[in-house]
Amino acid sequence: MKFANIIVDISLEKLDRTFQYRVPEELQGILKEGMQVRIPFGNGGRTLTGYVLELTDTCEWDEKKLKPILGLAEKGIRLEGQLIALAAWMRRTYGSTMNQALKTVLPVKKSVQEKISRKVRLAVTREEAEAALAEMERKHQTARVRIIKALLEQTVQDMDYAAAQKELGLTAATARKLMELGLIRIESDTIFRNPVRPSEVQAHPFTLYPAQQAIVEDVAARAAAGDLRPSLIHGVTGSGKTEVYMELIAAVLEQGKEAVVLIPEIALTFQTVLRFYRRFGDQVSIIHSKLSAGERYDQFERARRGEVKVMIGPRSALFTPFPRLGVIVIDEEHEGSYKSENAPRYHAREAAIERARMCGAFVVLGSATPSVDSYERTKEGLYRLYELPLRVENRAMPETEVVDLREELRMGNRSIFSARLKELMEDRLRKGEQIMLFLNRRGYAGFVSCRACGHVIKCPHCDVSLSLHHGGRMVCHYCGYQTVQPKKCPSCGSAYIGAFRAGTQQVAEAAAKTFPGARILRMDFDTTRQKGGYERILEAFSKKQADILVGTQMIVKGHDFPGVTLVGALAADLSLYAGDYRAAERTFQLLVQAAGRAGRGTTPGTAVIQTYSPDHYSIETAADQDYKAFFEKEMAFRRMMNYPPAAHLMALYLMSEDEEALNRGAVRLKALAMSHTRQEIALIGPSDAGLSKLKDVYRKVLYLKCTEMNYLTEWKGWLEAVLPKEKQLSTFNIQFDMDPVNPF
DNA sequence: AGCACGCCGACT
DNA sequence: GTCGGCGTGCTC
Repeated sequence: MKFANIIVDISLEKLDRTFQYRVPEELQGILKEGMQVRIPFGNGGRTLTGYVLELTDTCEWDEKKLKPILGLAEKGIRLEGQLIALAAWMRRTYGSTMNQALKTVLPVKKSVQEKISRKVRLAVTREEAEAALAEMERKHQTARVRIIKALLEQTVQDMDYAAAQKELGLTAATARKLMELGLIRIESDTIFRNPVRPSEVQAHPFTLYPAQQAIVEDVAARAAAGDLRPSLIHGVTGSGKTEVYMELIAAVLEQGKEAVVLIPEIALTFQTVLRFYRRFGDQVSIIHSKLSAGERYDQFERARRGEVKVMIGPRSALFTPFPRLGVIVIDEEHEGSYKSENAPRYHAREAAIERARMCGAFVVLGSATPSVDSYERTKEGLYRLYELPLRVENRAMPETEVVDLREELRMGNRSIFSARLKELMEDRLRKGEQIMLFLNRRGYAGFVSCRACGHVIKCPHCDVSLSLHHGGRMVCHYCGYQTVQPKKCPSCGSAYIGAFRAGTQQVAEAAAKTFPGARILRMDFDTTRQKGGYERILEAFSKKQADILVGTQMIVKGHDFPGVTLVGALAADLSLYAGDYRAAERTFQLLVQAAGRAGRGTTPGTAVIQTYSPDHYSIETAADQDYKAFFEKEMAFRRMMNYPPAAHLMALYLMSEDEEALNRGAVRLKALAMSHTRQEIALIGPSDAGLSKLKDVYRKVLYLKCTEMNYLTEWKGWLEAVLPKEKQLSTFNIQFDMDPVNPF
């Protein structure tokens, strides 16, 4: 192999193409695809790192002009060829540069564990700078004057380098000259994050129930017969899915292959990880987002060398460089955290299926409340469905009661707790049993609803709830439709209409007031901020150091508290009207998972769902714990509105700090989109994003809807090609999101 | 990103 | 004419 196609590792993604280099004698036979190398680049003779994407004998360029590879990069980071192919697939499917895709798949992920920000500041006193400024003004050095003036005008000491580039047109040449003159300094900060330590190991006896055994045997038989379709295990909470995963993994390990287990977030399923440790001992390793670059690299290196056979972690564990990957398990496959929030915005489920396809592995998905997308695929025959409808040891499913909050209001009860919930709480406190209060707050903006009749103001075009923005405007996040907030309920005329807002703090305070003497713990984003915050609160609650645990969705996911016999979902509507098409699905999932927390021990449990919309199908079906009924209703809605999985929805996110420019850009992008669209594609928007401004960056979104994924991918490719030529659009950040899961 | 090249206004 | 800044385009 005489030549190598190399992608240059430059932080700016403008260089999204490969360059060809000569492979020198000393690297013949040593150089492999995926290796990181040192290469000369540009006229200045500077040396950069790059990744070998391909080795070839054909020269696509003037052979005399080819430069040689200088050598291997010091760490000699090596990416499996298969992972390069996966990166290429991700780039194509989800839209990003090859560099971004490679960095997602790479063992060391710069963007996560290391954050560098560059600052510009004056290196001289104000007086000296002013003197220099006068001199420069005399010489008409416009660019330098612009920068120095800006630095003198601002009150803070330093200025963000990226901001200076954007707003002041600071170029590298000007910065260099000013540095040479000693007028400014460029400083960079590096922030590292700390690791957490693993846990102890114990032996553990193991037997499967017949229902579990049947699944294991069938999946194994199908895999042996070459049927590698993904399997979806729909098993109620407490039905023993984890044992099934472990048995399947054990079989794969026996064949000398390896396994990847994806879980939503390490801290949330610590108990699960412990079970894997007990079963497989030190063949198991964990990676998570808090590992440092070195630790993460070491974990992947151990996996490559075969010291580790089972890798557990969040979605990035998917890129573990196992040489003979046999199975990928995705637990809680419906979880939104499997969708990446950065380009490429890949879905770990789809990426896992693609990786498995490449290496002949099989994929096992599991959930008590499968995503509508996955369940629909079992109906289409693309995935194989397995069911575990009963809890192990035939433990009872929790009893569920729905409380109509409109009724409570009519009875004069305006507190957070309904009469029924209060009564049950008193009962549990008397018996010394534990209670979980769950507030499913989600999304960014509040929706507007009537407290008297439960009516929710919806978009007349999109069938999602309108979100309340500042100044009493109600906005649809899909089409941009706007209207003012009514004073009276349009349905019943009541004046009790407004945005629904409540926090865990208010709930904890109300609980303390209503039940004096009860020991209350609160768990939400604020109280878990500090390191180990999660573990501390969960441990305290499991040791029965508290009677009531108040929290957001994080308390309902994956924890087993045998002492809990009552779960209260305080306002189911909070997630129901989040303003995106997946709101009903998320609500159903949250309510079922919450109810599943009750009665995990031997005493049966009760779940109380408080809502203003007791007739909404997601609440009715959650109360009945009837997944199939929910699925049918939800799928009918998706089909009617052409939302995924009935069709594909591609979002284009536009971001800019300049609101005016963004508005103009959005109009231009729409025009551009229309110029190449086809009949099958529906264009929606542009409209404000759900979070229309984040950290001073304005956000807009344009949607493309189409039943054919191929058409959207093709359209995306076209836009990616023409975008660099668009002057008006080149200044802001544009990202693609195929089949978005989480509100933007 | 960083470097060369070439255009264009200002100064001797 | 020359000097030097600033925008543009290219990098195997």
